Amino acid sequence: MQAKETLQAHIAKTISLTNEQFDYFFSHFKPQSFKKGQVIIAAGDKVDGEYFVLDGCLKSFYINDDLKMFILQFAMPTWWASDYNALYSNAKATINLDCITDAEVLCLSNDDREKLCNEIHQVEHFFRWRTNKGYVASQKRLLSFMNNDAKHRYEELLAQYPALYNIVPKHLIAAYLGVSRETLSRLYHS
Amino acid sequence: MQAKETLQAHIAKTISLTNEQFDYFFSHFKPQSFKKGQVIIAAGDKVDGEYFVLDGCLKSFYINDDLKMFILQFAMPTWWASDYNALYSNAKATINLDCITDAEVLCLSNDDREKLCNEIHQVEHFFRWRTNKGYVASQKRLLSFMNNDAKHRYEELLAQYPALYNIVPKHLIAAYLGVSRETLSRLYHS
DNA sequence: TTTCAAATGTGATGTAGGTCACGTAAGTTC
DNA sequence: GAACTTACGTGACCTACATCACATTTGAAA
Repeated sequence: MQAKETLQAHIAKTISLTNEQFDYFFSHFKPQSFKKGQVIIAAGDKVDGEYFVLDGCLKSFYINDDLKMFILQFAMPTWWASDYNALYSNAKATINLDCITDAEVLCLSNDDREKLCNEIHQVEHFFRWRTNKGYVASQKRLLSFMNNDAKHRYEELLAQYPALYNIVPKHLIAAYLGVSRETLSRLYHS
Repeated sequence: MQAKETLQAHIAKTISLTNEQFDYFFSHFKPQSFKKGQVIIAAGDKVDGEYFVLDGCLKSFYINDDLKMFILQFAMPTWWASDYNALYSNAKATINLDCITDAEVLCLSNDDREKLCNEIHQVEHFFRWRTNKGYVASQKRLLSFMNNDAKHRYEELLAQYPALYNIVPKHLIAAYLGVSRETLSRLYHS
């Protein structure tokens, strides 16, 4: 599927725009191609926009003072990713975003999103619902963190995103689950 | 401050409504009073709306199969609380909401919020930003969970909400931090 | 095809925090 | 004020997981 159709199908799940409106909406997105390992946002950068994934897999992650990596999100096709804290508050990035595989994305700048939200009520509705869902998912993950042990969280993750198992190296899965790669290795060899 | 002015001041931080618009907006909120310990939403309930806190302190929490409590949020004045997963997807509550102290709240039903968002573009903007901020805060808490030990998280919490220390019993603080009450007790006696 | 780096497996050992058990203190209710 | 309940403190012990060290496998690059 082409970029435009992919985004249109995604949007159409939440709102209905006329073709004219959608063309206008779409005209604000910049297609970008990245190679495996390429960095899209690095901590310290000014964050210019957010990214809608068409193809491939991104990860957003935090690196602490001990250089330990914590993965916030794996972004698969039709997912959105950015450093939203930095983006919304116009601050420097504290979160990194890079490519686990080669990737095709559409980039939407913060200014353009706000402009579009302002011009087209339905678009604001779309972005409200996108964040609503993200918020609920984030709370669920937090609860799972407090409630469940690593093995449980591992099985939960694979049940929800079986595709990850083949695409993503195990040490990144560990960094998402918040356990060491050694512990993760022991978990599924028993 | 009266209920109306409190909500108006809160809203005005994000959007500007005419007095007429705000009166209309406000007319959809139902004032409710609760006593300390009273339950607002219990797991299994149908969730009818969300709650804007005027006075007092609520907690939203999950109880697992072992009857262990995990606190998602302490809701102080001008905070919003509900079981948003249930509310947005019209499902039965899995999260509980009750009163740590006597409380005054304004209740807004899901239907009315959606109606208001639809009728007044600015209102949709307000709720988009409210969730945006909630999402970012939730991600930060998740990161803190993965990154920091209990002592660090305890100090972080008190630095951010010093008021909690006096209002909220320690075992609830522990349930927010995701540690046992015994461990929390040992943390601040050393 | 060789070479090097990244990813993974696995043993030994350390530790933060859980659980259990029991105590005291402080509010609540009658 | 007595009787209860709820909050809090603290010792003894246990467990999930981290860390370190090193071996092995896989994959990319040259």
